[in-house]
Amino acid sequence: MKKYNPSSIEKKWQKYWETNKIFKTPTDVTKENKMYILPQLPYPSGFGLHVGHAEVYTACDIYARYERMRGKKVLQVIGWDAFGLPAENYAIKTNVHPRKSTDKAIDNFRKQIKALGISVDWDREVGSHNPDYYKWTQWFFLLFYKRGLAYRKKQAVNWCDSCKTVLANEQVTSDGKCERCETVVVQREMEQWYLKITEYADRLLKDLDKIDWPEETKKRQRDWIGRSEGAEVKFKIKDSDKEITVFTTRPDTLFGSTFMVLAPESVYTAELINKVLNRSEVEKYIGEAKLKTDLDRQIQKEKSGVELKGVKVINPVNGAELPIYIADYVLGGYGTGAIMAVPAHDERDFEFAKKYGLKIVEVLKGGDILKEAFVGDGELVNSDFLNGLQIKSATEKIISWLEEKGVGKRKIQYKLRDWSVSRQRFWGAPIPMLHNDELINKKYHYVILHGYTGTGDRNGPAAGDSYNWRRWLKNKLVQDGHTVFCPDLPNTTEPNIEEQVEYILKNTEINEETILIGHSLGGVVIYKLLEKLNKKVTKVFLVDPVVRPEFPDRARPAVAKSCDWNFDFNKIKNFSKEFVVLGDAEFKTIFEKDLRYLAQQLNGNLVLTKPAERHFTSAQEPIIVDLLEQAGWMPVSESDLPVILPNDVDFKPTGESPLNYSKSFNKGVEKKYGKGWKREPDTLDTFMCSSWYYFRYLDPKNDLEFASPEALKKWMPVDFYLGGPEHVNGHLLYSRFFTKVLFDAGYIDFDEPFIKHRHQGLILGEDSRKMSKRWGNVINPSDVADEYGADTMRMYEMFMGPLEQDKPWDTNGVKGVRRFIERVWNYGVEVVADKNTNDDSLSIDLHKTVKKITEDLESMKFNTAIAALMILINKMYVKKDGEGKALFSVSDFEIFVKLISPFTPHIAEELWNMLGHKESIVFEKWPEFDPAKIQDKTFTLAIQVNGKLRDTVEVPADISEAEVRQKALASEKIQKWLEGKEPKKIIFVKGKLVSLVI
RNA sequence: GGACACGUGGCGGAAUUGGUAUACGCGUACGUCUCAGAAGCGUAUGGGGCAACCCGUGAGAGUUCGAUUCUCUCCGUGUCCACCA
Repeated sequence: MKKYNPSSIEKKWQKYWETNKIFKTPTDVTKENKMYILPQLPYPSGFGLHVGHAEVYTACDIYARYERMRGKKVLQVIGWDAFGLPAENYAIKTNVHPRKSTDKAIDNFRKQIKALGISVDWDREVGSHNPDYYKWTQWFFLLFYKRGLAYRKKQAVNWCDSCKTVLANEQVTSDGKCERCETVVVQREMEQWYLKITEYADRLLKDLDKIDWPEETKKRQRDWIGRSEGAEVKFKIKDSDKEITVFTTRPDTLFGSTFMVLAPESVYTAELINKVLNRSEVEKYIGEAKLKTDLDRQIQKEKSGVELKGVKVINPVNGAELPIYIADYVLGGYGTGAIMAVPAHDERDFEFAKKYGLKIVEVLKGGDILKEAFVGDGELVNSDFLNGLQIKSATEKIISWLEEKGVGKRKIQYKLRDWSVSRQRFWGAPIPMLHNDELINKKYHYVILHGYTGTGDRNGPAAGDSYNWRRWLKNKLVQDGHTVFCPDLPNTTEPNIEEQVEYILKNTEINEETILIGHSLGGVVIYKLLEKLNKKVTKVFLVDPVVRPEFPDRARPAVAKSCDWNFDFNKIKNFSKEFVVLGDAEFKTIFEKDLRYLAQQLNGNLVLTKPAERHFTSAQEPIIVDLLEQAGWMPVSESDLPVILPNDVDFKPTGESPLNYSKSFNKGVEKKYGKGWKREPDTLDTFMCSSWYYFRYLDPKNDLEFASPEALKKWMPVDFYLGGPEHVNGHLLYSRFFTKVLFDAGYIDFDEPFIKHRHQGLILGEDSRKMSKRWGNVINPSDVADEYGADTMRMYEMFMGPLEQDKPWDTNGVKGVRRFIERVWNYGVEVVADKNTNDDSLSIDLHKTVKKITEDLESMKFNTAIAALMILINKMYVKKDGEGKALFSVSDFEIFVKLISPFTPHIAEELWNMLGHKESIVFEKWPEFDPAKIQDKTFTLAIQVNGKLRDTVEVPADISEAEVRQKALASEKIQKWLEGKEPKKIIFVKGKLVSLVI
């Protein structure tokens, strides 16, 4: 008998598939027949393919091969997430260039994947480290930049002193260590590029409802985004016209607030510090807090803090004077970095109050305050006009009250932070930005102009300095060493623009070093000012500016009369080097056509965003600072992409970006962009590379676009995506973010990239521990494939258990699968030799198996599908009576070969070929089952007495209830249980059982 | 500390609109083949009992004619999050 020899069969068919380009992506594709199957992008590690990789590729491949046979046009590609730290660390150690070691690792991976018979279109392979790929990663960065979604910010960041780089929150372990090298992460102030993912928080949250992902995964993303509803409340600082804004989810407990706590990083500290009596003590505490890592600031540690002596805030509801503390249990990055403490109803505040002997006022009655009712659902007491209300109605009432009095408002807060994408490393895509240090460090004279204040609008600038971002911005600018003129203009209720311009000219000097900022009608003041001045300024920054007198609020006739409105923008545009128009992307106050018209007339940059508050009237509008801080920065022009990663660098990490040491990196930059301009030396987080790779697979050689609109339309979104659960709050969130930005920019017509997503489980070592060199339990998939065959390797991994579950490796299990495959082989050889055999009795079982396997493949239950195949083969051997073995007819055996082909494609091709077929089995039609054939003529009826099985009897399939009843009562065993009694009740389940109740 | 998931033979696991628990594979035992072993093949295999039968899906309770499946409490394991006001 011909012996099963996997290594020769497998090599033969792999070669056949490759030379005939069997898995070339089809072109005759429609929305209905397309099937985009995506295995997660691997990092090509120097250690080669892992059994976990094999699991992902095999599962996707089985699905892909099945869908092909169902007539679907399948797109399946593999690429490489090739940038990243391990290659660079290896370079530091060995001085081998990362490109060299990475390409070598890729060659190895590719070979290993091919040896598993994975059916991908290798002509579309991409690597994120290739310039024709990272050109588009850089293009994406510029797209974000253009849309106001990329900005620089100085912030305390997670810093790994061993890797000498910044880490994203997702890359820091729960005990505050670097994910890669386990060094304790410290906080360090650095200026970084950020992507404004927070602007998409609500959509990232809401759209989870429309995708087919594991529920747990969606929940984890929801928690990560962390939406909470509450209110912002403004507390006036005593003996000052300034205030502190806090965020709270429990405004109903406002009467119980007895002190205020600021985060050590709080921006308010700077404003207060001059008045503080114990300044040195406070500064010492802040200094110490800054040194602490998140690890040190974790819970269960005792609360610590320091009072700002000599300053108080006033509780807006009852005028109570509250002390202010700085404590590191309040986080600087969440909310406003300040809280109102309600010790009676918040565990943390309670702990703090107890330690520092602070007042505790109970405002919620019901239950034991200190144990149960931190949250509780009691009714309000000690709360004046809220007394007697339940939490929910009290919350509504207090928010209305706050809004009416202009001391607070409803607010939705997210936990999600913006995404830091700068890395001080070499092996990544260079950030396509240029900077000019002279311009960055240059000090300017800022003139900040408010708008119309005539309606008494509490949220408008009417309240003078208090209510919008002007004062906040002024403080920041002054801190940075600029000079600022931020006047309350005369006659703001009946504005006369000419008069206001005169006032400005009289009170400050405007020249080439001036930056003009105008909000709303302040924009009009600027137009007039520039006309009158007839001089150039550095920059004009217009925030939701009024363009025409028919300002939407018709109740403001004063606006129309404020000036003549005959502006010659064509002339005005010459009076500034740069114009920026910032508008509300929802055009709630200033219309889209006006903003676009203005930006176009002034040849300015239009940035649309979601303001913190309608018409940019919030006390803090971070986008304004973000945009201003971009002075001295300029994007590389698109036609100059890619910014090539140079070769002449020293890899040694110094904390500075290695690209700073390249001589060639900045070659020609000044010539092209002007004196003083240099390239940004940082590289992009590799998560940016992997956030859009599934688009590139569609059109990998396109040099003009990241992918053509036709290709995008044809193939996206991804129909099935398989990847690890570790990427839930990183890669998967970022990919959704990228897709939504592309959607908003009009490149695509869908806003979720992955329709159906599943996770694979972890494959553990034979000792049930995670595979690791440390335990010596690592299984190399290529070794297994070499010893037992790729078909065995594939089928075993799928047979181990459910795809999404963690499961330990078992070499004996591998042998069992190999035994099964050998039986299939031997059986096939017999069928081929004895073509006359025709045993119809197997047909029923075969058709049942077709049904079972089709259903299991649809729901990715590969383990039970394989069990069904085993059962079928076993049946054939059981049929053996005497010497004769039951054999399928040739046509039935062909069906069987089709059924196993997605799992074990090589042996399937070989058997198919032995059966006389010249064409590959890959595009054969998937077998259909005949529902009539699988209809059993009889079934085993279970007879229960009081729910317990007492007898079974073989009965016709279409047996009636009356007959069943008769059969049941006739059974000897049952009669014994009935003891002559009549059953009280008889329950009949069709096709299954009958249950007698006595 | 919180959220979620999970808990079935010696092991990986099957079975849920509530309906014959342990499919399939591994392991084990015995048999067959062999000079012998390995491999292969065959039979058996949840526990107790000679048997009728009884007990069994982490523990306890509940709903039901009937619960691995639904509800509650508890125990254990795993994963993720971690002072988010």
